[in-house]
Amino acid sequence: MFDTVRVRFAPSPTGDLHLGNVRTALYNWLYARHMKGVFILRVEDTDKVRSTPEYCEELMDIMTWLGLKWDEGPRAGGPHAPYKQSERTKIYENHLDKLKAKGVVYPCYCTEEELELERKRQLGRGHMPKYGGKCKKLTPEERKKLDAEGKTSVLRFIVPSGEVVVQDEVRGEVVFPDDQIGDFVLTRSDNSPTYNFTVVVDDALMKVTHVVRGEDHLSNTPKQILLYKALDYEPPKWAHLSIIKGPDGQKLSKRHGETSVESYKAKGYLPEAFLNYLALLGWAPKSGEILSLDEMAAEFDLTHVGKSGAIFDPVKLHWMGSQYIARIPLEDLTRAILPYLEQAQLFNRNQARTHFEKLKQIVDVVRTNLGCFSDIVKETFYFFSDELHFETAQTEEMRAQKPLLEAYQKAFGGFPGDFNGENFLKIVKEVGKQMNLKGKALYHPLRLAMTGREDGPELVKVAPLLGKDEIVKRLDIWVTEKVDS
RNA sequence: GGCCCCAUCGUCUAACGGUUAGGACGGAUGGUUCUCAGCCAUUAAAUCGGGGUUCGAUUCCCCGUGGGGCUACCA
Repeated sequence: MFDTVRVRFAPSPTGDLHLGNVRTALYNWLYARHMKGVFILRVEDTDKVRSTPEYCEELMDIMTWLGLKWDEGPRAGGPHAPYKQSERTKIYENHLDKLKAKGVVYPCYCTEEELELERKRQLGRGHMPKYGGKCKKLTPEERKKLDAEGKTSVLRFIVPSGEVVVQDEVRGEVVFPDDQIGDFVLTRSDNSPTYNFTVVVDDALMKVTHVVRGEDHLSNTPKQILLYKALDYEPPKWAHLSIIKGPDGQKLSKRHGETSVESYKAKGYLPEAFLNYLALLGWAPKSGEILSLDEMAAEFDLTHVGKSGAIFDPVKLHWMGSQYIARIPLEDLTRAILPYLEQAQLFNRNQARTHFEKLKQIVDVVRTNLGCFSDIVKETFYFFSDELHFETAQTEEMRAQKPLLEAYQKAFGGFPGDFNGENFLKIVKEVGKQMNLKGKALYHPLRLAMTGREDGPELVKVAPLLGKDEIVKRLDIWVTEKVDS
């Protein structure tokens, strides 16, 4: 009765790990941790055409990076190994024999064209397409004859009549009416088993107690329940998670931009922040929105998972990222962003060795604007490069402000020695008095000239880091009009 | 088309029949003895429509509408 909870995440290695899958993995992981149960990773690579070993390795690397450790699975091993479906063919064959012995399967010789035609006809009549069972009626002699002719066949499962009820932990009772399910395929013409068959066998054998997966599998569930019964296994509990949608409300896909975890990893999002944000898509912790994996696990509960599909919001993810970055000690943060500056060819390791303190100060000044490490590039570009780009409107503004910029240049240029923030402020104030300007009118042109940006940290902090000479140099461009418009 | 799921601020969500419908992101406004960003404060912003059930519905039921998923020898 009080068996340990066993859940699994069962992705197909057919591409980069998708955002939606990660949330599914996370919820499984959280539930396992919360229940002090077991989290299994199983690789569903029965689609020989699309699955690759590379994706499989990548998938496990990414799971590891995320910090979602699996208790059983490839690399980890476990009592129900192997955990890759491609290595379990013998097991599926045995189970197929069991079904054959029970007489609940039959070979189907229908061609793809025939099936397509049937489907179209049913659609035209306003019915749900399902296999009509033509080959079920074949006599043993007819089958023998077709086999002899070299006709390929698939194996179909005889779906018993009667409605199927799915007891879903997040959705409640979902009833699938009678006669909706056609006899479905268990093994393809090359004898390889299909998804609906392998999941059931594996989940049953691996003693999975709760199947937590995406809502897109809900309509598969009745078929699987039927298979559990045919194989004399006890079905697990089900929990179907709503789908994560793109900004247009449709299922999140490539055309929405970044949908793979890899891309967020590459951008330099912290896995903790990323998972924290994802966790909030369909679940609301009581103790506030920012919490660690352990804290999440402590309160996670399947029955409090929302039913409606959530739209993925990169803006809030960015905010979440910034919350986590804010907690990183400056020294560590500086080391973390270095590879991104290097990649952008703004700063390299050698420079960092001699100018680490300075780099730290630059990072400190912009750190609150970072949602991910790669943001460092756009936030600090102007510290490392004077190749600033200006919009037409900005160029015009600068031209109009030439007298002001000239005054700045003279004031900064005339300042003896290097300066600090305090001196900078004094100079700006003086120029302001001299030109009779203040506020935005006084600062904005200077900001543009110094940084090429409309926004950024306080100029008082930027100035000493840029250095007096550099500021004078950047002002000079405008004073002498060496600008191409 | 059929089957299934879903429906609270723009977005993520809370409120397990009784609340001034709460929080977060984003927005707006103000403050930070002159800039934008940041930070702090304040603020606007929602129960899809129609019927029931009930003393009372965001909450339960039905219908409609809208959105989504599935409809494979993919998972």
